Amino acid sequence: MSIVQVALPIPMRQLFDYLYEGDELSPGVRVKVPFGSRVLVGVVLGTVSNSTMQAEKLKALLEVVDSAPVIDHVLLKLCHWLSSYYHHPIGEVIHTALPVALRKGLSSQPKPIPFFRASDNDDEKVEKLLGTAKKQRLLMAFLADKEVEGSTLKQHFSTAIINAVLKKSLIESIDKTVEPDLNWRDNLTLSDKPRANIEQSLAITAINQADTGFKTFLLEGVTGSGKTEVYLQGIEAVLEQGKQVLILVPEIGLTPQTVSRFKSRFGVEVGVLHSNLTDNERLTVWQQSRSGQLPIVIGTRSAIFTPMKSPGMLIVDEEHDGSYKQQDGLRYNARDLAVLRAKEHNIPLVLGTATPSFESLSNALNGRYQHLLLSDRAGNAAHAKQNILDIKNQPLQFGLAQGMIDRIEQHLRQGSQVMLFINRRGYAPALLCHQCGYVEECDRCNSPYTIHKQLNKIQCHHCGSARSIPKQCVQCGSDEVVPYGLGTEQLEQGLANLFPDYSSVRIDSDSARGKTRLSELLDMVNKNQHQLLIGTQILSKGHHFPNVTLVVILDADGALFSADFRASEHLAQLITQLAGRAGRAEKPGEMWLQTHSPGHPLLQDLVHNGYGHFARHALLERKQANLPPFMFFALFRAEATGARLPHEFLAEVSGLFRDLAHVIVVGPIPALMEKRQGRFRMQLLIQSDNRTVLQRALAERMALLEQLPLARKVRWSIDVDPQDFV
DNA sequence: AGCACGCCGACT
DNA sequence: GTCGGCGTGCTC
Repeated sequence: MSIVQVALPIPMRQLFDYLYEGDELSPGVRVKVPFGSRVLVGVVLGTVSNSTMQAEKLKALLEVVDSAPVIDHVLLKLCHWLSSYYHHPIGEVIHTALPVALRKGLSSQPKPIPFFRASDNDDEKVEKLLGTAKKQRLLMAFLADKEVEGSTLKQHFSTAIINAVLKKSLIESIDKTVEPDLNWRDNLTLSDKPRANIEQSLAITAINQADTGFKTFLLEGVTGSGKTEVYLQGIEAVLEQGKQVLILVPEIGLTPQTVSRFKSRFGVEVGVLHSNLTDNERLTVWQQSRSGQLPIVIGTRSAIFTPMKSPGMLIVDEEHDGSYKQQDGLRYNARDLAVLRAKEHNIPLVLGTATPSFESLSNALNGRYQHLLLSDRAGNAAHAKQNILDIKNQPLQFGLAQGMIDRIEQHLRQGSQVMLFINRRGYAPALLCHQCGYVEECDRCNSPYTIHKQLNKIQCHHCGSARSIPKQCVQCGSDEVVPYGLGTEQLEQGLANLFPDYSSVRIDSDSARGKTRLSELLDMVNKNQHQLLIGTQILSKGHHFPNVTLVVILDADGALFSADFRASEHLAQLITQLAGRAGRAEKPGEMWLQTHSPGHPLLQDLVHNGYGHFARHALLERKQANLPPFMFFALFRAEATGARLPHEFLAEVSGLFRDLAHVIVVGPIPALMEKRQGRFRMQLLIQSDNRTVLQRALAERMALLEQLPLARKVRWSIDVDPQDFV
């Protein structure tokens, strides 16, 4: 009789002990246990000879689910790290690290696949039963000397034929567990590859030399400089050794083109993990990666938890992208976790981007990461030239200055496409009464409604609530309620007026809703069915538009004066990413930023010296201002239906952190969005110039904090290394 | 997190 | 008379 310690998907910072008779269970094995009045699936983390609990209170395990761990020791170690670094209960960490199908307790073994084979019949009987059925004869011949997978057979014969022969008992169906095919290494095609330029070669060589152990590379390559080619040639040697590669990509950066590029280069299967998969599809990729039959797995954030039989390299593409940070529950950053994972496996990690996050850039500059630079656009394509347009005091039509309208016209006349960026979807960001100035607001979020003319609705972008567009002002009754400000929908209409001879298309999360809609829209653009391309953030991610020669950012001002210190970093990344979408060798692009602050140092630096220079300079400013990555943050958030309790709770929390050397406490202060979805939101910032000091302070106080009576009355969370302060 | 237990308002 | 509101406490 032994006692196993089990991690359960419960927000409690502890393990639960259960009695168990049998061979010792390895950590990482799932078990079913009684918990209160229900049955939960948990994961064994250890075995002990006596429990801190009174023996009579212990219950016995109900069932051992796995014969072998579903979480290997490296992933378990990472889970422990996540739990302690992000101060999140271990049971919930393990829960997030598992595919949904396994959380439910389903088998981790691949399902048997149905096969067909000829039954054991004497020839005479077969002859008789087949009669004149020609197709059935063909099928029998097909199965004459082999067993065939059901799906293969169905490619050759209709279900009707198969069923007919089955009914005559001439063939039979058997379920077979297929041994994973681990021979992809023999079938690798390494032939055709483009010749790398000098910078690419240097990068590839550096990466290949590291294949003996852990090392992190920051591959800083301007858009179009051929980062993907560096990945491809960088992983070649890894695959040749029969080792696997895991590639992380941002949420909307995972295109079929990316996947097929890896597939076709090496002629092997590529496992793909993204949010549109069913639980079973995810489980299949998980199994195939674990068994080693997938040489390459590409996936979004949670793919970092994919087990690998023989890991050889990790790649995080577009490492600066915010979607690597999970914004609820376990608030981990998959890019940072990738560093840890590569270290544990002792394999190299490549972080690639055109616009490095300040964190990674800082690590590259201080030598922790090896910095690889790609500054040439492959094929000699010129960079889009960036320009600033002062729109102070200028009349605007649909947000465009006259000079810009003329310029757009010029580009269109030359047969080029023009891309217009505005970071607001909908028709207009507010509905304003012209008589009394009243702005219609969502009362759950205290934030103006966005007008969606197409839907004939006003909608709150923070909680999704919507209603029909009011005809009258609710405050003064005037019927002069007018849209205020500009959104993508209105811009689309405006452009139709300004340029009636050209067709425009809008690409935002409204118009690109649906599984394949985005790629359809992008296809139409690249087939030149539309000349004017209007869109939001979506446009900045990973798609290239060779025929676009002019990129216009309608309003660069919003982020210049934001309360969030990271807004300028994100704006610079956005501008640079957008500039990289346009042009090609024979058709160089230009980019124009409309602004009321043409002299703003950020814009000046970015436009004249490029992202690399801007980022290095801004990094110095961060250092002087004691901001990340030179200062370490942990943010407590609390919300409730009233403002009082969150404030009181965080005030008590702040008391726990007072008067600590090297720890600064800011708050409680209202969140940037004080009210959201009907809840009042407060936050408390704990910071330190020393990560270890901050971590220790948090670790020592979490248990106390949880005991506070108010902790049960408000919804609260802790966010280590917060990405934003919304 | 769920779920049970428990003590006070408007309904078959 | 009961159904059900959500406060509080517990889960090995």
